[in-house]
Amino acid sequence: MGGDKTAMSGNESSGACAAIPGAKTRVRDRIFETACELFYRHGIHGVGVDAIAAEAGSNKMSFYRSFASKDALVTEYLREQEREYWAWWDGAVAPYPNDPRRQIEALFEAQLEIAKSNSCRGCALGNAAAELSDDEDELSTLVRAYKEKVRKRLHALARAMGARDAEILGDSLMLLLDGGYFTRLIFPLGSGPICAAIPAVRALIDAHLSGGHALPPPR
Amino acid sequence: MGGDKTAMSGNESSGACAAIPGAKTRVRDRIFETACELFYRHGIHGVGVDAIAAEAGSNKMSFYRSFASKDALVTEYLREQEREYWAWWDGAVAPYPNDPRRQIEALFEAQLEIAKSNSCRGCALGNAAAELSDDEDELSTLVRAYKEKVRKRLHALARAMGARDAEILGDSLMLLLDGGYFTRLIFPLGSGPICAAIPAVRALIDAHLSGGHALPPPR
DNA sequence: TGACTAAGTTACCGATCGGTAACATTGTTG
DNA sequence: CAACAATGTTACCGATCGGTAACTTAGTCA
Repeated sequence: MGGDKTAMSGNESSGACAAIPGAKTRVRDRIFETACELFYRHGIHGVGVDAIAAEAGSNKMSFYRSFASKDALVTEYLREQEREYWAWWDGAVAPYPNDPRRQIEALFEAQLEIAKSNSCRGCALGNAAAELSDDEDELSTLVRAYKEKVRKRLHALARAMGARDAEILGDSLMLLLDGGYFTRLIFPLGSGPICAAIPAVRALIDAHLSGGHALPPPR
Repeated sequence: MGGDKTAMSGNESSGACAAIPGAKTRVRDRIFETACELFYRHGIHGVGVDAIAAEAGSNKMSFYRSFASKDALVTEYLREQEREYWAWWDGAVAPYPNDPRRQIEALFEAQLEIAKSNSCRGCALGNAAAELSDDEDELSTLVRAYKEKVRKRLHALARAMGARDAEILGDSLMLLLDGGYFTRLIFPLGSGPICAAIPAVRALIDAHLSGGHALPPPR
């Protein structure tokens, strides 16, 4: 989710940009930051490089001195979003080491917290997937890898929790997580179905931990 | 929004389409059908009217004889998608009148069935919301109304089921539903997290029906 | 036959798209 | 100061965008 942008300090620049340790904000960074915001708000196809450069107080020529193409910028945007996402995930989970159940709950609590921001428009990577065409392979491959990593992490947490069927529980949690992101696109602030995520998470975990009813028979 | 184009030939009533088997398909219908497919596959912003007309075996001029603008076409596309969605919903639910629990299960079973088609790219309305900018108000208002109707229906089903907290249960189901649509964008065929939807639905309903733990809304 | 209509065809418009060339300006550093 | 790198400015390119005008073709029906 696109919230707050940390000014990605340790930046690897390509080619022409020699490393100067000065803390001054490079045009490249300003442009990139602006691009991230605009892509998140208006969608990737809905923002042109001219608009990005202008919004960053620069111009198209300076844009192309820092980025090989719009496509390269988009790729970097998605990578950055993923980087921030894992940082957010790790931060949310960190206070509860060796307590997978509490970690999952903390994750959804953190999601709800972000969802309350009025700048929230759900999952940047997921939204990108929704507007990407079939032929934009490189991008959707990137998003797919990210989503698969989310899934694996949830599986691992469910397994560490000792769930009876960790795959099912992990997948169920992923549905709740992504459902929260998806509905947040439509429902404003804290009034949407995402408010039910945490009770649902608890109920599902309970159902998978307590030795009550076995998994429902296959239809 | 200019809907003044009265050229909406008489086939508006649902049954009239299949009436005349030998009738040649009108250009308008061919174009509209093609547009729906292309919008769904490549996104609304990713398809131009020229491509639509060409794919329909026609040309741009004929397109503008039938549609006032691309925007009008998009609006009609979203309306049609919603119409089809409710028809699908009602069809899935019809075999189980007065059995809200079975209806909900049938709904998710039908969703899973559709998700297995390789042409499935999740929820057309929801995807549109993901790529719509903030300033495209008319469209997102349409999507919002649709999503709110989904939510209300799920609330009603949960209430009819006698759930302890019908709002929470309905919202939880909506998260699962939309999570299924969202993840289906990324995960192919029947291998994604959506396979966990039905077990999750059953577990959640069980938790809300059996006299377990109360769920105070975490306002 | 003639009138009407639906549709195809070609050419065009202004705006915007991603992307580039050439030149002017600034700020830092030796 | 001069050298140099980073950035701003203007103008331009070909392609595509949504949208329109004018003309032609073909089918239908009286």
